[in-house]
Amino acid sequence: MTTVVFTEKNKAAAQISTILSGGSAKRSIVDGVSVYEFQRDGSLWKIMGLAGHIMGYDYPEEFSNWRDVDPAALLDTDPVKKINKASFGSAILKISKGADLLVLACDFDREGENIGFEAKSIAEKVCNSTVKRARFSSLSKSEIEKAFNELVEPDENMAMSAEARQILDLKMGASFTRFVTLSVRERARTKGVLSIGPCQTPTCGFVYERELAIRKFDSRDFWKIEGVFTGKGADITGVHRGGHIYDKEKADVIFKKLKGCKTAVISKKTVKEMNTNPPFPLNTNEFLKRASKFLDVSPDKALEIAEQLYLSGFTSYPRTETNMYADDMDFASILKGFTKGDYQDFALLLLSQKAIVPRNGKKDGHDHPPIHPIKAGSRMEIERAVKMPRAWDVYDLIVRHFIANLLPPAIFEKTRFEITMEGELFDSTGSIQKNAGWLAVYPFEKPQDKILPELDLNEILAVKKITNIKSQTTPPKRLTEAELLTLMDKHGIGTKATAPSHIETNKKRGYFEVKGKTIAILDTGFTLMDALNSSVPILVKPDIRSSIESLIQDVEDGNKKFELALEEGTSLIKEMYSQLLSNRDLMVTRIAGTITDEAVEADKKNHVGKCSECERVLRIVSTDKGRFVGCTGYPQCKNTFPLPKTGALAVQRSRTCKKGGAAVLKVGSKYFWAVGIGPCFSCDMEKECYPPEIVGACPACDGQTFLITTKDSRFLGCTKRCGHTQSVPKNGRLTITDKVCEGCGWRLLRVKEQGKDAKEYCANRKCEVAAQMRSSYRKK
DNA sequence: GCAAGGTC
Repeated sequence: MTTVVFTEKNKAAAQISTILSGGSAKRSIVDGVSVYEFQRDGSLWKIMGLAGHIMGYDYPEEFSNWRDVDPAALLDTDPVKKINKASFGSAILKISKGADLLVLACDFDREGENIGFEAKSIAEKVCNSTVKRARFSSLSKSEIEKAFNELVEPDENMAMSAEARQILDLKMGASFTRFVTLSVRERARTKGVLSIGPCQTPTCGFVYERELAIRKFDSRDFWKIEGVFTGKGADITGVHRGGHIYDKEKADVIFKKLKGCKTAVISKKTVKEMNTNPPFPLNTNEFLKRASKFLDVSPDKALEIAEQLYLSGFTSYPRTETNMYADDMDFASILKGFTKGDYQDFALLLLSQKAIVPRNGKKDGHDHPPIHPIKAGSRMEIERAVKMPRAWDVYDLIVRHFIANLLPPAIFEKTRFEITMEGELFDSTGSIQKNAGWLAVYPFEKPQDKILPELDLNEILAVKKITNIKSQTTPPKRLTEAELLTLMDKHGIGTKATAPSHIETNKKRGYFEVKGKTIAILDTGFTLMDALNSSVPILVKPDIRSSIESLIQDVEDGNKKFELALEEGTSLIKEMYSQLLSNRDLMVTRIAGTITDEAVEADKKNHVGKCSECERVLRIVSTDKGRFVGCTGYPQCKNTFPLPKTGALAVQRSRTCKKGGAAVLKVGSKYFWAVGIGPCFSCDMEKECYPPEIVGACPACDGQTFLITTKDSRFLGCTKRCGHTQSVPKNGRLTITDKVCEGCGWRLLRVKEQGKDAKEYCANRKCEVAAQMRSSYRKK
C-alpha cells in the first residue's frame, strides 16, 4: 500500500512528515524536488511539497502575436492550462505511479484546494487511486494528526472556483491590456505596456480618486478663536468651543465681545484615566502597513525581508490573515530567547508573570499564526542571515510588536478644563502618561505628553491674549502606501501575498510613483483612470473584483456551475469591452496626448513649459527650415513662438520671466531669451529679472554703469540710459571683480583669454589712475 | 509583451 501526499510548500511537507513518521522520515530528491518517505500503519508514505501553483493558464500559441489577433477574440477563446514548473510535473509522475491513495494537503483555502487539484490532475495520469483531502489550519502536531486521521473528500467546487478566477482574470487582463496598448500606440510611442487588470486597476483607482478629491477641493476660510490664560503663574491655551467658525461675522461678534475681557473662570474640570491597548498580533497586511508607516520600507521589500527572515528561521511564516494566537501558543519558550540583549527587561517581566496573555484580534484565516519571532537574533546575526538593507529594522519591528502585544495597556491621565469667559466656552486638554505599558517596547508610536498646570475648579484666570485667527481648510492628503494597503484590504483587492505586487505593477507601468511616504499619481495613470472612469467606471472601482468574486463564490458554494460562471463572467467582461470600444477615440486621444506630453516633459533639453492656450505643453521644435517653440496640442493648438536663429539653446529652469513668458532660455553664452517675448536685453523688465552688474558711477550722469551683454557685443551702459557707453574687450571671459579702482572707485574688470594670462584693469576712460595704467601697459 | 495567485 502506498500513500502519496502533496502539500503546498516544502516547509509543510517536512513538518508533516516529521509529525506523521515520528521523526523517521527520510528525504530524497526526485527531479530536484524533495520527497519525504516513511512507513506508517503498514503503508509506504511519500510526501512532496509543491511550490504554490505549478500550473498556469495561457492562450494557445496562435494567439500570442498581438498584431495578428483582435484583442476581442481573446474573449471568445478559452486559455489552456499548462504545467509551468516542469520538474514538479515529472516528479509527481514518478512518485505517484502505482499509488493507492493520494492525499491533498495544501493550505486550507481556495487556492490551496486548487493547487492540490493541479497535482491530482498530473498524478491521475499514472495512477487510479482514491483521492482524499487533509484539512488543517496550522502545522501543530495535534491538528496534523487529526487531519490525517479524519481525511475528507476533496472539494471540487472550491478548486473550480479558483479555476474560474484564473480564466476570467486572464481573459480580462489580456484583452484589455492589448486593446489599450495597441490603440494608444497608433498615436503615441508608449514606453511599455499599458496594462489593465482586475486588481491593479482598482488599486490605481484608489490613488486616482484621492487625486480627484485633491484637485476638486475648494478651500474655505474659517476663523478660530483662541485664548491664552494665566493661572498660578502658568499659561494655558484654550480653543473656543465653536471650533472652526466659517462665518466671519459670527467670529467677529464673539471676538468683539471677548476683546478687553480681563478674567475668565475654570467652569469645569475633569481628570480621567484612559487606557491605550496594545496592538493586535501582526497579520501580513498589518505588518506591511506598519513597516511602511514606521520604517518607510515599501510593502514589496518588507514582504521580501520577512520571507528571508522566515527562511532563516528567525520569524514565522509571513503570509497570514490571522491576527489571533491559538490557545496552545507557547509564548514563554520564545521569550526565553530574549532574556539577554535589547529586549531583556520586557522578556524577563513577562516570564515572571503567572500567565502570558496576548491581546488577540478577531481575524482567523485558518492559515498560519500571526507573524512572530521564532528565535532571537542579534543585529549581526540577522544581517548575516538576510543580506538586505533594513532587515534588522524589520526583525526589530516584529519582535517589538510581538512583545508589545503581550504587555499591559498604557495608562494616560487626561485632564480637561472648560474655561468660561463672558458666557463663551473654551476648552483646554492635556494628557500625561502614567504608565508606559506596551509603549515602552514600542518606540514607533509615541504619544506626546501635553502637561497642563495644576488648576482648580472655579479658579479665576487672567486673560493674557485673545486671538481671532483666520485659517483655511486644507485639501485631503495624498495616500500613503499604508493607507492604500488598508483600502485594498477593505475592498478585497488582492490577497495577503499579492497586495504589494499590485502596487509594484502600477509603479512599473508608470501609473503612479511613491514620493517619500506618499503616492503621487503620474499623468499617464491619471489620464488612463480618467478615460476608464468615463467609459467603464466599474473598472476603476473595487466593484470589478467583487463582481467576479461573487460569481466564483457561487461556484465554491455549489450554487452555480463552473461553466455558467465562466459564461457570465465572460459576458460581463465583454460588456465592459464594448463600452471601452465605443469610447476608443476619445480615450486614445487623451492617453496618447498625455504620453506624448510626459515624454516631452522628460526631455529636459527641449521641454519649455505649460502651454498658455491649452492643457498641453510647449517644446522646442527643430526642423530643416529652422526652429521655434510649439505646442504638443498641434494641430488643434497653434500656439507657437519664434526663437533666435543661431546659438545653442538651454532652458533656464531656475529663472522665470516676470512678463509671463513661458520660459527663459539662454542663447549660447550670450544672452537670455524669454519665450513669447524675445531677447531679454530689449525688455524693460530686464533689470528686475537680471539685476545689472554695476561697475561704477556713470561719468556722464548720476546713474551707474553696468555690463550689457547682447547677441553680438558687450559694452558698459548707464542704468539711467543717459547715452554714455564704454567698450570692453571683445574676446576672452569677462568678469567683474570685487576689487575696486583706487582712482575712481569702479570695480575692476578681469579678462581671461585662452592661452594668455588674466588681466585686471579699471575700465573707466575718465579715470586718471586707469589712464596711467593703460599707458604703462602700452610702454611694456 | 497581457492577469492574479501561489512560493523559493
